[in-house]
Amino acid sequence: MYFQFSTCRFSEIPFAFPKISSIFAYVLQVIMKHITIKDLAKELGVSISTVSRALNDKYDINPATREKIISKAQELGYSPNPIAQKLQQKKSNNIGVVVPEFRNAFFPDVITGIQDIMLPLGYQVLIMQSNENAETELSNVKTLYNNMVDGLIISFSSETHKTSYYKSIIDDGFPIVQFNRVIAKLNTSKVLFDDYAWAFMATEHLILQGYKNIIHLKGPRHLTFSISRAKGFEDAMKKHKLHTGDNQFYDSGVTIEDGKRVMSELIECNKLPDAIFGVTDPVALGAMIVMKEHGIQIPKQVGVVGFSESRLSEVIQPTLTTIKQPTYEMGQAAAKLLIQEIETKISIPQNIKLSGSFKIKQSSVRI
Amino acid sequence: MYFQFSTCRFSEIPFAFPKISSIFAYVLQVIMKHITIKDLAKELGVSISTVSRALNDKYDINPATREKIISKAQELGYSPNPIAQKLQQKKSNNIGVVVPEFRNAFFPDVITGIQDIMLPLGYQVLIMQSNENAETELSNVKTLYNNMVDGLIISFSSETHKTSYYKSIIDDGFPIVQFNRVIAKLNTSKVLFDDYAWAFMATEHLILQGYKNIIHLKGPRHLTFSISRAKGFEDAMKKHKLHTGDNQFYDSGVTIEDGKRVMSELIECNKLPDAIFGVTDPVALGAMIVMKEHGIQIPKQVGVVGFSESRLSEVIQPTLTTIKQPTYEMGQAAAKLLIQEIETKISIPQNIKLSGSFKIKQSSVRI
DNA sequence: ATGAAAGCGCTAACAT
DNA sequence: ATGTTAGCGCTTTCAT
Repeated sequence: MYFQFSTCRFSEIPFAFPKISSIFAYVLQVIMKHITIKDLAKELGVSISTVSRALNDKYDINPATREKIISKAQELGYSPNPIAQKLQQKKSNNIGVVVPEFRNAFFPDVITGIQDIMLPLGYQVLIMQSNENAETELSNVKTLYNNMVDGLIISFSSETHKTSYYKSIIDDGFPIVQFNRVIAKLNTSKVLFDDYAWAFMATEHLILQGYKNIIHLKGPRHLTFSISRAKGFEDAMKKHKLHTGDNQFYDSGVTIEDGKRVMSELIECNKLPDAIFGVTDPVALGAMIVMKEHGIQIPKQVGVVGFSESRLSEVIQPTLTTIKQPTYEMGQAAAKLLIQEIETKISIPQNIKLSGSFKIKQSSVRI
Repeated sequence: MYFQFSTCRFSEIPFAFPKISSIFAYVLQVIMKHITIKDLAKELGVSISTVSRALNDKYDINPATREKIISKAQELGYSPNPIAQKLQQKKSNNIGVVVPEFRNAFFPDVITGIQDIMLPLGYQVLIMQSNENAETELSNVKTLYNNMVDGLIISFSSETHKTSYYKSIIDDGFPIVQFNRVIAKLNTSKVLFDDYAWAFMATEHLILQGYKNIIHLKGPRHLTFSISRAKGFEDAMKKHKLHTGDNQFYDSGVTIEDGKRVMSELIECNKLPDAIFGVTDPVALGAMIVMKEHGIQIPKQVGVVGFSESRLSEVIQPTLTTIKQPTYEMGQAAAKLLIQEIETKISIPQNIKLSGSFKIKQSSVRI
């Protein structure tokens, strides 16, 4: 550290000029650090409780004094100290949101949905990013919890295994809503997409286009959505009596790089399938990029279907057939559930399953 | 509201079974809401100040008692209440980050850079999203400020005009670092990209490819980066004696939709240029998508260069020539500046300009 | 080396 | 209708 002065250069200025013109007086209030109810009380010659009552619009208050106090508060630029309020009331009107990442459009869209419900109701939304790291995630949740957010909306990282802390705060009555990446055994409300049904539909679409040797690029194995999508794929294949051995499943991940990696391996091993169902759009896109580099024609040689989570599908050529999830609505639903739990103070865990839509584009349609 | 019970179902359980086996005892601590130093003091028969001293590793404390207290704290799962600490100390070890959006990769990448500096130093990062809305932005900053974050890293929305609040807290000594979308007159450290130089280079690249009637799709007019990029474009054009009247500039924005809109207008008015320099990748992409729909060949008929802020450039066909900004490093730089200001308690506003790289792809290279 | 007590800004029960 | 007071959990003098 280069500098040894420890005082703020500006903080003393107001006190150096106790009485100046009214223009300066205005500047002073703005600069002055945090007016408190005590200041208001002293200024007006009333007690702090009177001020508190006025500010909180309580019953036992003379309308005249209330007006006086409120206008004074306005004049001095008073705003309540939420820290003190929280310490006292154990309610912050903040809610926390923890997501694994927001590099794809999926989580940002959900968050926007959450905000659009929360902000009008007077809640602020604090967002943290776990970077797909279980440890960071835990410390995020602890920070939020210790800072007394009134509730939490979370989508777990793909690495989360230890759930004891989450379980303890949930049992303690702390309102949590899980979405998208949920941990089944945690007893909270969950907002989900019907991954199974839509994966089934996507697979069946490929089958009906005449593709036979269809493979699935699987997501992380302990995330419910991965499991559901894989199951939907498998059941659709079975329904149409197509082969569903281990050779139809490839562990990938959720990113473009994952898709590229798996596809490169497949091509190298001469295992090119007829069609690919990617667990996410980025995975499907990664596979497409590699195939294009190898001159493999899509959808003529290989059909591709992805699964939302991205805006990339609109941009790639050929455009990617995909399932569109109602991301914004998921956020809204999660927010509503959380608000309900916060304001009724009672937890009735429920699962909400939202429906989506199927966007058939070029990548899966043989002409 | 359907439910009238107002008590939490679980919170009473511990007290219903005061003495049980040690296994249950363990469960109880976990469930019990917030052990305080008072609890520890009572439990050990010492005063709260002794406990506080032990926990904070102060000088005046008997090592033996300290050990006793610390191990008891561990045993009971004590963790300090940061709200109370903040109220007392005015230091939270949280910092706030406010960005206009995180639907593109740009801001998320910066935030990751910020986190990678902050987390190891014991700071938590609270993120808020202004949705490009000046009002939301202001209320975000107020929330963060009132919740006593130790400092703020911000990139302003494209609509921000009123700066009086920001000015007041800055003058008050509150540490702020601006990046990317900065407001020049706010006297804080700024982390910037050398937009001018790189815009100049991008434009010159197009000129050297033989394009002559080059237009610039401009960003929001009061953001410094828009201004710098437009100036870089203009100066490069002038250097090569190319026309730089109003017809070379089109107000767009920052999104794909903006690019589409402007390009559609240009085509409709029969004003197709030789080449386009988009203020951001999404804008350039939007223009490309519309041109492709109209059968206009890129780069043969029209060359295109974008400006980072997206991962889309890798996916579109033809791949998009673009400037790559050091997003992650910007985050790191901003975080370091902020830490320095927080920990020295002194503000020496400085501008840091980072350099980038030029990714020449298909969209701008005539064969 | 330890305890008692004040105080951070606020709300709410208790007085008047 | 208003004032007095206790207390939220913590740190920090000030006594002892």
